[in-house]
Amino acid sequence: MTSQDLAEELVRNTGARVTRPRIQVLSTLLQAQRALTHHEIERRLRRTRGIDRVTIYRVLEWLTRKGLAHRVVLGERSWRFDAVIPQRAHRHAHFHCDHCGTVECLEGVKEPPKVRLPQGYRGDDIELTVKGACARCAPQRAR
Amino acid sequence: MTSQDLAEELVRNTGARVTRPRIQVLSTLLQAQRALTHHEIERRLRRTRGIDRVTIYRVLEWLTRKGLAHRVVLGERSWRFDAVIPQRAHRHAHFHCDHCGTVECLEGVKEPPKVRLPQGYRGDDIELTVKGACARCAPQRAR
DNA sequence: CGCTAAATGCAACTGGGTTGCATCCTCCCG
DNA sequence: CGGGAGGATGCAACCCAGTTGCATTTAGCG
Repeated sequence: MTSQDLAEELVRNTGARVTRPRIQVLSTLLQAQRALTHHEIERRLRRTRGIDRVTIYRVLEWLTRKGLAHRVVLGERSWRFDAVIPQRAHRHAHFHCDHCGTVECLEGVKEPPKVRLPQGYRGDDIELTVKGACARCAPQRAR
Repeated sequence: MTSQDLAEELVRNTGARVTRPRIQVLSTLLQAQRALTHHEIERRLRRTRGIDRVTIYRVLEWLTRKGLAHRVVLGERSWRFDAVIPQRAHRHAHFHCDHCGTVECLEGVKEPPKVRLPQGYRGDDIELTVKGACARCAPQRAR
């Protein structure tokens, strides 16, 4: 099954309209296997079909609301998004290379620590980001 | 010891120049006891003395490089900063209320989970953010 | 097929953060 | 204690990720 087909199915399952921008954007995220910035998504789509900047922003927001994408927040100026396949969803952390700026999903993360919240607080989500240097960058930069 | 005096001492200990903006900004962070946005800092300083927007940005960047402040990244458009007192430094997580947007430091966090990094990667820092609703907001909003 | 509400495209805008450069001020050295 | 040098500041202009308003298109229903 191509990521295109998978994307279409996932969009269809939400019950909302199945449109080309939604499929294309989700498909791009599925192919990437890592978190992409809006800019990266735009570049990849530009190559194939012209989809408006604003539409991409709106689709990403919609995907996030529907739980099909996850907004990843790092120390950059921009946000990143990665695809979430509902059945295979699992909590994972992200790795951010301070040197080359790439972001990757980290597998093999144990359950995050039970953080004790003050009385009356409700925790809905936990974000865990490791920052450092990736394999390509670590050797060159002693830190 | 006032936060003003403490700020001055901390700045002096870096060996770099002791200037009014550096002391004022750090002092503001020390007083706040929570992570502030640039805008919040600016407002608090405006009340007392006029320090330029850009200078605040540069001081914050400098404080972060010197390890006297910590840049906290959340899902907002802007960044937040909190003061770090070297001797008392301790790893702590942050709580972000999705409803009212305030950010607080969470105490009592165990050592974060040992995340297994791929071969050749180097982890320098871990950021842990819990998102949810704070005590003031949780009751009103069922989620 | 035709309608309607939802989604898209386009243009203009917002605002957090940055850059370039002239001026100021800390602090070192005599 | 009085320069002098260069690091820090202030100001103006800028950049760019993300947003808003509105006219146009289109998915999907009857």
